[in-house]
Amino acid sequence: MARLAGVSPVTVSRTLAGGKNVTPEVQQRVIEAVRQLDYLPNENARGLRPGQHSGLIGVAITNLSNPFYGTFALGVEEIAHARGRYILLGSTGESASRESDLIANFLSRRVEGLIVIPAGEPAPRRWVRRLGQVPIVVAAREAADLDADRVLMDDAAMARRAADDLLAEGHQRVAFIGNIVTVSAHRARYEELGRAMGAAGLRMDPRLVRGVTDDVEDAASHARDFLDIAHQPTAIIAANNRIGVGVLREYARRLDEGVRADALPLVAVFDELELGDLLRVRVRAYASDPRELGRTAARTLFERLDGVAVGGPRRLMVPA
Amino acid sequence: MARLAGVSPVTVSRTLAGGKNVTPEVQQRVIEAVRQLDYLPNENARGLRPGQHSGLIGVAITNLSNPFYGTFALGVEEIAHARGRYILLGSTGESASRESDLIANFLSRRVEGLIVIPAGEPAPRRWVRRLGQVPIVVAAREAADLDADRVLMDDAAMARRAADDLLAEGHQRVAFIGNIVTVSAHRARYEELGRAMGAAGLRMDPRLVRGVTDDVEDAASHARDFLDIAHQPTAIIAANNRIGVGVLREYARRLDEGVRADALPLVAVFDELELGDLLRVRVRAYASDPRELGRTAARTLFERLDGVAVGGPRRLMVPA
DNA sequence: GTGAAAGCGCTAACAA
DNA sequence: TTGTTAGCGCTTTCAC
Repeated sequence: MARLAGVSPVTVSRTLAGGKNVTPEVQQRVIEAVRQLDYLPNENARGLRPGQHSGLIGVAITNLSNPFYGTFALGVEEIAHARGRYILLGSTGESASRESDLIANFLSRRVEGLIVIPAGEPAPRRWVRRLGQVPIVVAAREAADLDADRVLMDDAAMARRAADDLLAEGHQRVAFIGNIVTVSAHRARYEELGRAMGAAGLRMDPRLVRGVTDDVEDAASHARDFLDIAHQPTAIIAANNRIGVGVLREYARRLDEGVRADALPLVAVFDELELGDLLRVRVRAYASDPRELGRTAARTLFERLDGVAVGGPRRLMVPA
Repeated sequence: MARLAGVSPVTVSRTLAGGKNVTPEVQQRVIEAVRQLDYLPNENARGLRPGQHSGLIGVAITNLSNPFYGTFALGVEEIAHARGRYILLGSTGESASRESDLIANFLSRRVEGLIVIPAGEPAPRRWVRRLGQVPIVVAAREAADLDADRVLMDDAAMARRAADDLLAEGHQRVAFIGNIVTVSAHRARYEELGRAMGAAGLRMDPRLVRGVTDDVEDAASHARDFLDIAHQPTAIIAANNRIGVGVLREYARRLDEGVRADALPLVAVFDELELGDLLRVRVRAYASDPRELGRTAARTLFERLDGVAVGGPRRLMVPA
C-alpha cells in the first residue's frame, strides 16, 4: 500500500487521519493507491496502540427474537452510530454462563463499554471483576451484584395503572405469570400490583402466580391450568410480551373449541402487544418504550465514556 | 501478567493455548496469575498475527426492530455460537450508504465472513470490491450485483399458496402493498401472485399496487386509500409483516369508527403475523421461517470458511 | 520445557 | 513535510 503510493506507512496513516502535514500532492497519491487497492486500515491493529479506542460497544441481551429486545438494540445502535461506534451483539438466552462468556469475549476484544440486560438465571456474576475500568450500563432489569449505572422502565407506574384498571372493573381474582424470583422487572410489576390491590383490601392469591421468563409455550401451559381450575381468575396478567402471547395462544385454542370470547379472563400484558386492540378477546396492554430504553442506556454509557458523568452509579427511569 | 507468574509471555500464551510443552507446575502458576489479575488475552492483538482468524462474523440487517430480522439474527447467532464465533451487528435501515459504511467497518475489523440482508435502496454496491477473499452470504433478498451465495425464502411457493386461497374464495380485485421495485422478495411474491391469478384469467390491477418496504405508518396510509376508493378491493396483500401491521392499524381505526369487520377486505400477510388467528378481522398469514433462514445463512457461510463448499455462488431455498 | 527474537498493522514521538 | 524508531499484545520459529 505505502509502496504503491511511494511513501512510508506513516504518511498513509497521516493522510487517512485527515492529511495534517502532508503535501496535497502526496495526499492525492495516497488516496489514489487506497482506491486502487481497496485498502481498509486494520482497526484491530489501530486499537492496539495505547490511547486509541476500539470503537466497539458490547451489547448483551437475553433474546433477540423478542421484538422488545430487538427494538432495544435498535435504540442502542441509533446512539452508538451517531457516536461512530459499532456493536458487538450477543444473546444470553437467560443463561448466566452464556452471559459470562459473552462478556469475557467482549472485554477481550477491548470494547469501550457494555450494555447488558442481565440474564434471569440466578448466579453470582463473577465476571464483574474482569471489567476493570470498562463502564457498564445495566438495562431493563436490576442486577443486585452489579455496581453500575442502571436504566430501568417505570415498572411500578405501569403496574399501578394496570391495577387501577383492574380494580375499577371489579376484578378480585387475578392470576400472574412471570418470573418474580429472578427477573426484577417482573417482580417489581408483581409487587406494585400487590400493593395497589392491597390498598383496596384485596390480595394476590399465591396459587395464581406462576413463573416463566420468556417462553411462549410455557406461558400457554400455565394459562391452560388457570382456565381449567374450578374457580377461574377473572384476569390473567402477563409480566411481558412473550408471556402474553403464550396466554393468547391458549385462548386461540379455546376459541377453536367453541369457548366464547367473553367467557375468557381478561388478559393484561406488559411491554406492548401489537394489534392488541384488534383481538377478539379482551386484552389490555401496558406498554413500555424499548427503543427509548435502548437510547437512554446508550446515552448513559456515553456520558461515562465522555467523563460527563462521574461518581457513583446512577439510576435512570424511562417513562412508559 | 507474565511477570507475576515469573515466566515469559510465550509460556502464558502456550498455557492458554492448551498447555502443550509446559510443565504442569508452571501451568498452575500461570493459571493462578491469570485468575489473580483477571487477565483476558487481547483478541485484537491475537488476530493480528498472520494465519489467525478474528472470530468475528459481520451481520448487516435492515431493521432490528422488525421481529423477522431479530429472529433471523438469532438464527445466525445460534450457529455462530456453536462455531465459537461472535457477531458484529448493524442495521442499515434500507440505506445503501449505511450498508456500505457498515460493511467497510466490518471488513476493517477483519471479520471472517459477512451475512447481509441487502438494503432496498437501489444503488450500485461499490463495496463488493473491498471484500477481497472474505466470503459473504446474501440472505432473504436478491442482490443482482453481488456474486455471492444466496439463501432465500420460497417466496414463490408462499405466493402461490396465497393466490390459491384467494382464488378459491372468489377474490377478483386484490390490492398489493410492498416494494416491488427494489426488494426482490416483495417482487417475487407479487409476480408469482400475478402469474397464479393470470392462470385463472384474472390480473392484478396496477392501480392497486403501492410501494412500501417496512414502514408501518406508510402502509396504513395506503390501506386508507384502498378503503376509501369507490370500488374497494376484496383483499389487501401485505408483502411483509410490518406492512401487514400497518394495514391492520388502519383497520383498527375503521372499527373504532363503527365500520363492521366483515365489511373490510381480507388481509393476506407474508412472513408471519403473530396472533393472526385471534384478530377480529379476516386475516391470513403466509409464514416464512426467519430463524431457519438465519441458521441456513450461517451454515452456508461456514461451509465456505471451512472450504467444504467451493466453486461458484450457490442458491439455497429455505422452505416456508 | 522454556525463552529470545521477530513481526502482524498501526501511530506517537522524535529526527532529519 | 517526510521518514525512522519503537512498541501496543500476541504467537510462530528457532535456539537452548
